[in-house]
Amino acid sequence: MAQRKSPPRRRPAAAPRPRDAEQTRSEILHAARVLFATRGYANAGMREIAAAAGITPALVVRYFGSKRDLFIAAIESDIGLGPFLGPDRATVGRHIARYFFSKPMREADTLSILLHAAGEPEVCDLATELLAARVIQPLARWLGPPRAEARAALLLAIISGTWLFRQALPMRAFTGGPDTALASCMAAQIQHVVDGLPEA
Amino acid sequence: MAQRKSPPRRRPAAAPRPRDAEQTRSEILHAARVLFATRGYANAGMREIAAAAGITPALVVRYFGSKRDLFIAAIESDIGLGPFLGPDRATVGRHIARYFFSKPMREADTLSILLHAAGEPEVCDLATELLAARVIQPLARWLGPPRAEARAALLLAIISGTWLFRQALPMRAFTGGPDTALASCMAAQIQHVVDGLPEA
DNA sequence: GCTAGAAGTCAACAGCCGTTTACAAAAAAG
DNA sequence: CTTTTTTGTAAACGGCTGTTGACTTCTAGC
Repeated sequence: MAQRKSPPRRRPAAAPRPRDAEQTRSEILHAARVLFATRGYANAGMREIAAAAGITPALVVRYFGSKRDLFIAAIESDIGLGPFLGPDRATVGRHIARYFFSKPMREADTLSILLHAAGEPEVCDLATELLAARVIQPLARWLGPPRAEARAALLLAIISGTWLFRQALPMRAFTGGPDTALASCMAAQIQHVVDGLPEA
Repeated sequence: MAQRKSPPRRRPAAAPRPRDAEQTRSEILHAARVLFATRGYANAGMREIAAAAGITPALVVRYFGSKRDLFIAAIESDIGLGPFLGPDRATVGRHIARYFFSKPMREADTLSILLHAAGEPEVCDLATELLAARVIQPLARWLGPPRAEARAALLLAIISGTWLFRQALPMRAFTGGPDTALASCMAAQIQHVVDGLPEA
């Protein structure tokens, strides 16, 4: 019905994918990030990733070597907490909370990928080291004394916990937008840690 | 070398497991809880669970029906936040923090099992509903206004985030005991939420 | 136009998965 | 003692996994 003339002997139907290696590579990476973030390492299959990128699983291997190497490439991207670590310390809580509650859920962000790596025997150590080096350390340096590392760890725990329940265990209490009570509570909470956290 | 007389024709070596159905069942359940908590649903195999319980995978199926039913049985146990929700609101933060930082890591607790269910297509909904019904709701009822549900969600996020990094992504900053700076920071943080959390 | 190599597809591999079936042995019932 | 039921094992099933090698097909260089 679509094509009338020209017997389609060697053209199955659709255009057979433009041969652009660079774009294909980035499409694979994007598909991998989406699936690693939503389903986790074990549940994201190579065939599934390849299908999402519109290609064949063999090609994924040719571009990235193995599933583990693909995962490594997928987390070689910034976590995104850096932009908040500026000189303005008074409103950073509100900014971070607004950022995380405005993000569309089920997005392919690095934090989700890393959180999903928990307990995966193949990639757990990778994720742990990356979080320590790229999040905890810069955050602690930015926070400064007292108890910089503990406060940085606590901040990461708050953000990760909230994000985990928004993304992967989507309970009703976490699914709202940036103007909900939870978002403002989270903002206050983060600000409280940034401001120094008086003794309990 | 061990046995001298009596040709061991029909006794391979060790005693062939005492036939106690009730104990076998509870051993399977314990092994399943340990492996679900440490490796997650997808990475905990039936053969692995059976081996940890000292039996055959077929027997696991006979006792519990399927892997999913085994998981359901494994989370049919209290989360353990209930004991803290008593009349003493002034020190609950310290008590919860001390409890979680005193627990041995890699223990087979229900919270770890549920957090590991994030993104698992087969059991994610189950875990979400259970956390909402057994944690968020009683916690919100105990906290009371203002913004009870948001504060309950935030508390769950703080505890879950900290516990996740202690158990499954064991970074150095989280691996200490109950007398570390992080534990006292967490106690202060929890107490701050319990006390009402002033506006940001 | 011809050729070399890049880009992509296809089918198959070995290995693991949850589950099932068939069977052995111990205990209990008669 | 014989029979039945319970408790356990052994082996296999189909299906899915990551990965491989042989094979097309398009494109760039001479």
